[in-house]
Amino acid sequence: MDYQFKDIEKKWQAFWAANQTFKADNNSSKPKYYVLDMFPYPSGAGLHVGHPLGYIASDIFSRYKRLKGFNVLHPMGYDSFGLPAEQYAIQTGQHPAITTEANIATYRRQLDQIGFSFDWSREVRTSDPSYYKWTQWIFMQLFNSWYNKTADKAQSIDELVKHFESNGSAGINAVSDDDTLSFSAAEWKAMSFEAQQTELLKYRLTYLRESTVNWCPALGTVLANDEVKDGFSERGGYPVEQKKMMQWSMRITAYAERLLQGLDTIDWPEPLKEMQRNWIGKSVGAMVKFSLESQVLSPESKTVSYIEVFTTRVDTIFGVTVLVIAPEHELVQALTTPEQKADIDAYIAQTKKKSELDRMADTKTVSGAFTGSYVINPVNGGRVPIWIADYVLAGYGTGAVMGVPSGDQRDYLFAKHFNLPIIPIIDIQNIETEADPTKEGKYINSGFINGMEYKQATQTVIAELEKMGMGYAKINYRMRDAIFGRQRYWGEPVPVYFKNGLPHLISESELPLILPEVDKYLPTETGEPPLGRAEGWMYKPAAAPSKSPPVGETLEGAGYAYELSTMPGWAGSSWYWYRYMDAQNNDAFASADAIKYWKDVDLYIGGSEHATGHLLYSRFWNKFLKDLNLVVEEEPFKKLINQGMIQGRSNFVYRLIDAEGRGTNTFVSYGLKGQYNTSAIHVDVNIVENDILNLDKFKAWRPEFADAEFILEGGKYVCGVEVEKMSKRYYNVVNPDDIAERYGADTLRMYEMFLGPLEQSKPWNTNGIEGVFKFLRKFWRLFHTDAWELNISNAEPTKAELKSLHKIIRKVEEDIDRFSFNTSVSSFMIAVNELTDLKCNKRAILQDMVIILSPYAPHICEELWVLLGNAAGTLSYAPYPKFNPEYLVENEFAYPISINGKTRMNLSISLAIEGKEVEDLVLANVDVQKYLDGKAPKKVIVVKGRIINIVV
RNA sequence: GCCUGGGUGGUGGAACUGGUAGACACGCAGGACUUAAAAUCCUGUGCCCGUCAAAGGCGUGCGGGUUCGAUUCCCGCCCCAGGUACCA
Repeated sequence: MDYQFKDIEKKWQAFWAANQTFKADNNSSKPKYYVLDMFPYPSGAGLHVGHPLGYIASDIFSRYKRLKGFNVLHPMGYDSFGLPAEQYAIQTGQHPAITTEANIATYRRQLDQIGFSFDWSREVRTSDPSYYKWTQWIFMQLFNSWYNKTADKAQSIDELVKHFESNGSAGINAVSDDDTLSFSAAEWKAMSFEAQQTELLKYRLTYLRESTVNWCPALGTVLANDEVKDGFSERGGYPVEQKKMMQWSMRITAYAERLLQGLDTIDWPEPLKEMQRNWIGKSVGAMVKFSLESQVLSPESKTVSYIEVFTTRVDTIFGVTVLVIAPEHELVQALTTPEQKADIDAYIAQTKKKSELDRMADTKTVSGAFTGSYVINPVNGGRVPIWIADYVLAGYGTGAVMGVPSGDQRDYLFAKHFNLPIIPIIDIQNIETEADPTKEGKYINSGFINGMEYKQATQTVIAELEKMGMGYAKINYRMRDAIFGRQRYWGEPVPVYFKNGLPHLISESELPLILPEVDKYLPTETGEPPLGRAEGWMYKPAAAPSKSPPVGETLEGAGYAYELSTMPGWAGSSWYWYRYMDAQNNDAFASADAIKYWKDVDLYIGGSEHATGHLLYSRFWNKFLKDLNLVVEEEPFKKLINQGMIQGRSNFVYRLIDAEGRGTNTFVSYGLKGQYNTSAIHVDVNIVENDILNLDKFKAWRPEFADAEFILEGGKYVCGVEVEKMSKRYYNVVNPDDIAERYGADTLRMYEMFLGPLEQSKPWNTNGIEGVFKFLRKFWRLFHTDAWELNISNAEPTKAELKSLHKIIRKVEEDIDRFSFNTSVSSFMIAVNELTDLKCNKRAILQDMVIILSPYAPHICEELWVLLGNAAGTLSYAPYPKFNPEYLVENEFAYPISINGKTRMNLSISLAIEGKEVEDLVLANVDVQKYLDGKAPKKVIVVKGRIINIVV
């Protein structure tokens, strides 16, 4: 029979499902291998051809690893909480769970038809209560933990309480809020329960913090920075204001150093690691106190006698001629003298008018204002004026910088603009036209470090500052604690209720805290999140919760209010790879045995857009779980590959514009459009083939084109082409369903790989797909006669046949090891071309070919495997053929002969001889003599088995 | 600006440690089969100069360098993509 891909693919997909062919075992003598894809958000649009790219690569890898004798875990699931379903719910009233369910069904159908070897018995959905129960459980562990810097790990909050009870706050070295109290054991015990809880919240790894957020009253929600454009919401264009809110936060900063160090231990793409390094933003420097000339009162009426700055160049401290603080700095008003008040107020007003974006974009204009106050430079007693300027950010470091115009370009511009002194501090510094941040040379104008070099100077200054009590060495991180709450409906409820204004965990036995039903998916009239609409949704402790807090009092009214915000999108995806290890477990997020067996993800494939979100948060939660001894590895993803983006390839038709400037119903072919006045219109790429428009389909595409007329070139309508984002509105979305329908899953799989290197972004273009389809047919034909009857020979293979086979065995092994799937596809084509030329139909060759090709084109291979007489379903675990180099040994090589580096001819020479012998043989050749023109060569280079170069 | 990746035929791309640049595939051209078309098969196809050809010249973003030999290594520059941003 001819290659009937439709029947074959349906048959084997059903077979795999019915026989659970790819079910992974948590107990095996085989070595484990865990291949993970970044799970998708099930959007309403379904999959487009860009999605499966990574899935196909990981599936090939998984199937290959099975052939190589590994116990492979290759699961799939859905990150099913998210905004689009909620947005749809707001518009239509449809419950997001229903939309999500329908979308998942579409995804599943589309995934199934591509023939992935997922173990579906382990499917997870982050929006399923049996899953988010454990997301909530992990949140509770974070709430019950603090970071002990001395032990350099997270520990139970109970241990902190014990320490407070016996030693007070002395000896605690924790990552915490800045405003922790100092107290003795007795003072701690004397505190009220509420006071204790308030204090403990400053240590918990998840905690409430007042944060400034982009609040959009019209949408009733908080927006991310990139959802805000010029002070308005990107969607809808509603005004956005800065609002302070109590928000749940995650103390990810506690892990900053470990997150940074861990990068050196994992096999990830360098650009991705670099992004994380920049995000963490470690800088090594010092904190320095500059005493105020006269003390001031802070807004909280505390006496303030100094301003503290963070600097990475403490060695330049003798060059300080200005101290600049952020306009939002809390001491601005206190520091402003009456004479300067008008200036300062005007500047602050001007700063406020500028949007955050403007302020960041405009790095050229220098602006600022003088407060009228001064600080004293601790190293030389110099009087330094205090200015405000918007290039200093309130949110980084202390919101104040020491200005060193000679060494820092921004300070330099600032000083020039406002006529402040610029003091050179290094002998070789050149500060004629700009700052010179050099660390080379010897210090001048620098008191006790004069004559020193950088390293010594830095150490000396810090030592001196420490002696004076005016500074110390300090490491700063750019990374902030992560906000962990959204004022949204479709997310995990936070397992917290409030009593006397303090957050308390519900008890573990009450998990999962189910997302309640609401009448509308909008904020309440009073601006509470949607969960505020849930009727009667109050916490009523059923039994007395065993853990903190001890609840003894009677309930007031209906119960305690739950936390009304939900968890952010990244909550569920920060631990999901562990759930796959033991997806049905009701007693733990995964059993200790399962975690001990699978340990970590060996290969993770996904897009680089998750570099600083998902991939950083996942590493953070993993390290936390490791500290609690719940998991075994410090890093969750050993190796990571980024797949490139598939861009869309848009096609255009050119509508003729008539003399009055109106569009007509006539369309001009691409090559002729220069001769007419036309306007380009996107045309659905699915009715265009190789840039030739299908005229009938075009007429049927939209009613207004039914009577379209065409000006053709060579009898064809040629479309224009542009590469853009793949998007519905450009009509360039290619759905894998259409490809699978027309060519089959095996062709789709191989073509997506054939397109180019996995990591590279590329436009989707079906121009070459015929070649892949033809290849599969050609492969099928090797097993059949011209009349499509099965025809396999049991004869011994020839040397040439064995050579073809072993070439491909080795090639595919090498390619898969370096994730170069596109070159494998080419090599398969070469092998099949060779075997076709050899008219090879021998079982000894074809059977191994089937195994090698099966990870790429599993359906056709399963069918052929059975036609060869093997038991159905055994192919997936067949042993990968062993490469034998003997079959590739050559005894002759057609040497390219170069004269002065230019290849002129080929000469076949035995590989048994080398060096001088080869040289003599070549020089004796008549054709070579011709090039030598009677002269003796200056030099002859012979590289055995490679090349011969003659220098004349 | 900084960080990272990349620039090879009409197109997607190959060339793994410096050793025949353009594998494989698409497209295109010509041919076979066919009443015709589709499908299939065969041949050719980097560019320039040659009547097919032979022979020659030029060719991996640009300019230099190292080398017997450079897409590959070094220096300088241009362009494209992604990330990031007044981070003290």
